[in-house]
Amino acid sequence: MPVNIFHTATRKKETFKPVNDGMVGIYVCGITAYDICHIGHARAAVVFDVVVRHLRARGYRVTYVKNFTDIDDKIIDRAKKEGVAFTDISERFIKFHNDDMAALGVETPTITPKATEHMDDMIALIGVLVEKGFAYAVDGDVYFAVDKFHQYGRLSGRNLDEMLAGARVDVNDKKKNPMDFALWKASKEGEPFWESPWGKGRPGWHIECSAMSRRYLGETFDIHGGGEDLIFPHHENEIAQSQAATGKPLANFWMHNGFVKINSEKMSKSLGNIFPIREILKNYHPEVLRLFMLQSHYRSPVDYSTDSLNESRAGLIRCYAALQQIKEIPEVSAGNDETSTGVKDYIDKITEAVENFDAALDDDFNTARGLGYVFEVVRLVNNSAIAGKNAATESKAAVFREAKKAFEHFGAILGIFRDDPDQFFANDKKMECGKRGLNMAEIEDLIKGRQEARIARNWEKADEIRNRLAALHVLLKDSKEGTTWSIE
RNA sequence: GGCGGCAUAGCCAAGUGGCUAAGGCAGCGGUCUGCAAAACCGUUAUUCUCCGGUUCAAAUCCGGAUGCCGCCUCCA
Repeated sequence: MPVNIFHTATRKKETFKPVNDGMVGIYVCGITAYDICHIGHARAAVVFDVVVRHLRARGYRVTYVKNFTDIDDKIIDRAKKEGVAFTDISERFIKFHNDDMAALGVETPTITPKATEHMDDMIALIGVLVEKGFAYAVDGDVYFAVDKFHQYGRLSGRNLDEMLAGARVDVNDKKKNPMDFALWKASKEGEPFWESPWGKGRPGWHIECSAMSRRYLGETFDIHGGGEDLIFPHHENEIAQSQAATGKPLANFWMHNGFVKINSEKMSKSLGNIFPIREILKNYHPEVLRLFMLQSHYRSPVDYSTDSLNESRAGLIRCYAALQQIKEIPEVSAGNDETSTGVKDYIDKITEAVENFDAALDDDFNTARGLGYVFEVVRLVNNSAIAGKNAATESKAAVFREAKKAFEHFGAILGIFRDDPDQFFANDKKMECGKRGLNMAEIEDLIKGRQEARIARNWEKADEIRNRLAALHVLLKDSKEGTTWSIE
C-alpha cells in the first residue's frame, strides 16, 4: 500500500515516492529557543512524530532532521533583558524543549542541528547566491532579490504583484524590492556577531534551514514540514534560497500542520492564552494530550479547551480499561481451541481493524480515522471478555493475545499506550485528586467504612457513604476482589 | 485590499461520487449488580449551513449566498 501525502504546493494528495528507494529524508522546522514550548509546538511535534513512526513502520529508513534556531532577534532581546549571554537563553530553552518532548513521548529526531553550529554553511550559501546574482549586499546586510527568482510565491499560491498591492511590508530603503528578505544582517554594537565577507553580522532567519537541510539531507529531499504559519514567508523563502543556489527542487513534499486554537480563539500573547506544555502535563497524562491532538486530522485546526481534554481523558481511560483486561493473559499452550468459530471471528475482526488502521495512516496520516479502529478493538476485547466468560481459557487467551499485538502496533505508531494500565489508573487518580484538592487517604478511609457497612449488609449506610463520595466526584466500583475507585 | 481554508447529531470528529453517513464524549432504554459503577446490547443526523446546477446517482463535483477562521508582520 502506497502512502499518500497532501502536498501544500499542489493542494492535493499525492502518492509518496522517495528520492532514494526505501529511504526518507524529512526536515521539520523546530523552535526558536527563546521561550517555553506551548501546546502549538506540542501539536507540530506530535504530528511529525507520528508521520515518522508510520513511515518507519512501513519499512522506510527515515532520517528525521529538526533544527533549533539558537540565534535570533527574540533570543537577543531576552538575553539583554535578563543581562545574560544569548547562549544562556538558547541553551536553557532547548533543554526545556527536550524535557517537554520527552514527557510527551516524542521520539528524538535523528539529527537536531543548531543554527550557530552551521555558520560556515550559511555564509557559503549566501556567497553562492550573491555570486549568481540572486542576492545583493548593502551596508553589511545581504538581501535576497525576490524578483530574480521567478517561482517565488508558488508554494503559498501568491504572486509578488498581489502581495505588493496589499503591502503591509516594513519600510527599509536598503531593499530594492520591499518583499526582499535578509540573508545576513549586520550586527549592531554589543550584539553577537560572526565574521563574514560582508562584515560582522548574523544570519537571517530563513537561511539556516536551507543550509542545514542541504547538509544533512542533500539538495533535494523527500518531505519538508512545519506549522501552517510557516508556509509564508519562511518556507517560500527557503525554497527561493535553496533552489536559486542549486537549481534543484528543495523538497518533493511539503506538509503543514494546522493550528491549535484556544476556546475558539487564536493563541497569542496579547490574549494571554498561551498554554505551556509543562503546565498542561501537571494536570493531564501526556497521552491525553496526544490523543486529543490525534483525534483530529493534522491539517484541521484543533480547538483546545479543558472540556475537550477531559473528553480525551475519558476515551483514553476506556482504552486503558481494555488494556488492563488483557494485561494478564492466561498461560496456556496455544492451539487447542483457537479454531472454534467464535474465537476465529474475533481474531479476524481484530486483524481487519489493524489493516484498516494502517490504511488510514497511509491516507495522509489520518489518525482520526485510525483511532476509530483502535476503539473497535477496544470493543472487541470487552465483548469477547463477556462472551468468553465461560469459555475455555485457551479461547480467551487467543483473542487477548491478538488484541495485545494490535494495541502494541497502534501504540507504537501513535505514541500512546506506553504506560502500564495499573500505573496509568494510579497516576490518573493522583492527578485528579491533586487537581480537586482531594485527600486520598480520607477517601480510602470512607471506602473502608462503607466496606464494613456492606459486609454487615447495611445498605443504607453504604449508599450514604457512596453518595458523599459521589459529591466529590469519586466513583466507586465494587467487584468480587473488592472496591476500586476513580475520579469522574 | 489580496490569497486560502472550514461549515456533518447535544458537543468533538472521520468520510470527498454509489453498500445501513466511522469513532469518541454526553444522553436515553435494557442486561449485569444489594443498589451502583465499569462493560455489553440497543438507541440518538431519512440527512451533511442555505439556494441553484451537473449526474442514473452528491455530504462528496460546479456556481452563488451566508457564517466562521487562517495567512499576507514574529509565530508550530
